[in-house]
Amino acid sequence: MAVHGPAMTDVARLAGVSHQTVSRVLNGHPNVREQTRLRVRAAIAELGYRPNGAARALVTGRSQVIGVVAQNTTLYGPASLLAALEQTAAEEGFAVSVGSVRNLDHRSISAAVERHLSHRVAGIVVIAPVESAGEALERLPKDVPLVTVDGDPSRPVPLVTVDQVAGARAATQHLLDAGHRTVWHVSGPTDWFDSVGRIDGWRQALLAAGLDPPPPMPGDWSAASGYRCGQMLARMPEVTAVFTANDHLALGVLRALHEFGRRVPHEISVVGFDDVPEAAYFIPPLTTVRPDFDAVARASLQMLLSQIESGTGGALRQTIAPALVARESVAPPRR
Amino acid sequence: MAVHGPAMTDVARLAGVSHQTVSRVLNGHPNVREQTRLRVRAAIAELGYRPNGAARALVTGRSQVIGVVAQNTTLYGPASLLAALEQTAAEEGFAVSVGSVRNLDHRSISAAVERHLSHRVAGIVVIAPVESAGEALERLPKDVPLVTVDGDPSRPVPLVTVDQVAGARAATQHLLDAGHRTVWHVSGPTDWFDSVGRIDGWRQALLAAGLDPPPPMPGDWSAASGYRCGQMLARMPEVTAVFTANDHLALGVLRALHEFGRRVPHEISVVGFDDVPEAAYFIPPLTTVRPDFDAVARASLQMLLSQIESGTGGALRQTIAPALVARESVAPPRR
DNA sequence: GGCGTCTCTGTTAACGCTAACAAAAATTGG
DNA sequence: CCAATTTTTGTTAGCGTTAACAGAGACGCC
Repeated sequence: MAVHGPAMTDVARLAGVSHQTVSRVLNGHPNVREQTRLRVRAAIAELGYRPNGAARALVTGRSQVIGVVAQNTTLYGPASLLAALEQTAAEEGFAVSVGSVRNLDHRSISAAVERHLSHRVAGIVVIAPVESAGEALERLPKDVPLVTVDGDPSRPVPLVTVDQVAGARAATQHLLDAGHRTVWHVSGPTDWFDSVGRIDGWRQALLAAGLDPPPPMPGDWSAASGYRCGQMLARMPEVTAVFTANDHLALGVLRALHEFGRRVPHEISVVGFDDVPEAAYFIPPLTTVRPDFDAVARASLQMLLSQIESGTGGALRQTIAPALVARESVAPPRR
Repeated sequence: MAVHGPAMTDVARLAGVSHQTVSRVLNGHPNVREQTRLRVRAAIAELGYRPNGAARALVTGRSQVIGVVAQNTTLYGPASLLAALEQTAAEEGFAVSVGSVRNLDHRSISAAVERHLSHRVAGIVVIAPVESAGEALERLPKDVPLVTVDGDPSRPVPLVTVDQVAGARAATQHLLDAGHRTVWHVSGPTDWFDSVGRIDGWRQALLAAGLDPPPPMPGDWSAASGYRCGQMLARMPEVTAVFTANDHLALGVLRALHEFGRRVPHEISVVGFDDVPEAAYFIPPLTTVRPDFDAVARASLQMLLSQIESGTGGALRQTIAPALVARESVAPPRR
């Protein structure tokens, strides 16, 4: 099938120039007479010519495609990030190829990266929030532009990350400022750096206030696990403030508290993380921390492009500060 | 940068064969001696050779990439669909390139498709839930394999779609079966086919029961718009049952009803659509309709692949039936 | 034992583009 | 107005792969 479209030579013939001149026009080469340029443009338009990316990639050794490796692109965070990356990349003239993986283990990541490499992507963004992903990245060819997002801060790889620690600290501090004597935490899976960072920030805030952090309750990002933790929290009369590692956990907690008749925020205050669009419509509206996914996407793409252009594989690092969004799920404790 | 990796000829030299034999091994051509095959395999492994997709795409005229055009990949539906497509495609050895667009107007869609075509994708999946997208698709080159998802049922383009009508009918019928005298509807944006289908199904169920459908209240998929509609519904004492076009609208409605002290499901029953993972943790747990995104992805990919292989551009059509998920947000009306 | 047939392997020519160089045309300066 | 320069255009040679064909053995059969 596929009656192949016109090629550069067809355009050249129609415009009465050599194919190389067409190439020059296409690539914005300076030394082309204005009149020629227009003639070529007209021919391109008339034929509906579309440059062949494969041929270009073959000869330049590099396509205008950026590969993204991510795990669960259904989760709000990854999905937002992916969408933002795609937008930003498109503005720079790059397409985005997704290689999502079921598990973030060494083998899966490597396989996904391999797939991208075999397509000769210009660079790769790995959304690598867990430990095992880091290992995979260490064995990667060093000559491929690479940026990790929300990955391991301790590895010598270019990294863009939401400042989880600062966000969690702000959330916890917000609760302390409201007058709470301590803050409990429902965490994400502990093999995610995001979780670790948020636990850290929460702990830091408590320690700075001279408080002894209670044991964090481990969740798995899902509302279901939040619900389970919430059932336990509801039974503990001393609990007046909870910080959850994301908004969906918070939703589960809210639901459990509601079921147990513990009113939010009158008896217990809750703060989430992510600011999913629905958070403002939880019962009650959820105070949360909003990471700026657009900023993360912009930063990582910029970092990647500078690697692509310069050819140097610097180990930069950039941190995006999140913002606290205060809503009605926080109030002073009853005395 | 990028010390280019080994090429086929390097493998050939090491294995002591011609590059063509390497190509044959790679493509699983039958007439290769077992011994030779092994030698080539060994050489490939030793050099860490990776076939160059660009070169292959150039000569075959077709890459192992499928382009997906979608609008808002942050929404739960599109995100799930995209993830499922990616998974399925990966199993078939295809990569997925995303071309998300800000608006689903004619120009944006065409531009996204153009981008994909210039990369010589093997086929294109367009998640085209609005009218204007259909127009764009009509002007597309006919020789490129194309499948639309949740698009216009009236256009002669291969289409896979969730059976919105059946889902909405089931939701509405479920409420009628519970004893409600009528069912109100908070719809999605009326230029989405999904919305239109859901309105249709709702209306059909009411008409079949000999009821006069009340005017649907237009939302925009967001919890915010659901909240606004919910505020109105809360003030109408005759309302006992509401079907919303998605779960986020339902969340907004639930919140508004809660604020007005109208208890769900005791005073008002609510049914949503989508079964987002959090729906089971709304207050109360939301009865909803679950579309099978995996099935949609599988069907569309299969349809696309058969077009790619056969070369024929048939105008098939496939409908995926959604399932009602009963939870606690529905109860008989108080009398 | 020679000849057709099959199986395996090699050779050559594209695919459509860019890079490097070569040639032609236009421009400048004396 | 001619040589020296600069600008513009053309020519050629790959990039790494597959496809088409050609050649070399191995094998069977009369």
